[in-house]
Amino acid sequence: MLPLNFNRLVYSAVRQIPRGQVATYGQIAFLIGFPAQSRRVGFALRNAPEEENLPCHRVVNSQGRTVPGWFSQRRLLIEEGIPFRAGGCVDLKRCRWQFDTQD
DNA sequence: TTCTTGACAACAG
DNA sequence: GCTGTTGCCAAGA
Repeated sequence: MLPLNFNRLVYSAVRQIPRGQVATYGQIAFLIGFPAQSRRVGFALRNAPEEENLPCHRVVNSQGRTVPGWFSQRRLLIEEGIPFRAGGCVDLKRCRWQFDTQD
């Protein structure tokens, strides 16, 4: 069972994403201690209130794709300096948030 | 209680 | 590079 503050953990992690970088749902889930809860992360962000000041636009899926139906996200990322590739996916290879030893 | 769904991830072709 | 399938886990109908 997930703790009631699961969402809060997600918010905490997302808020720590540095400007100019992006994180995947899996990364967030792993960071807060629930590597298998990547889907919960997406659900939490969907419910995330704007008052939390969450840079949820910096969160993309493992393929570097943006949220379906949320076109503003792409523009927001571009304004932050996130390089986009043709097709509308972010260049994860260069912008992935490296909060820990990556490789 | 069972079945379906989801802002996903990993793997195969 | 992209699409399709499978697995994960909790919420909702």
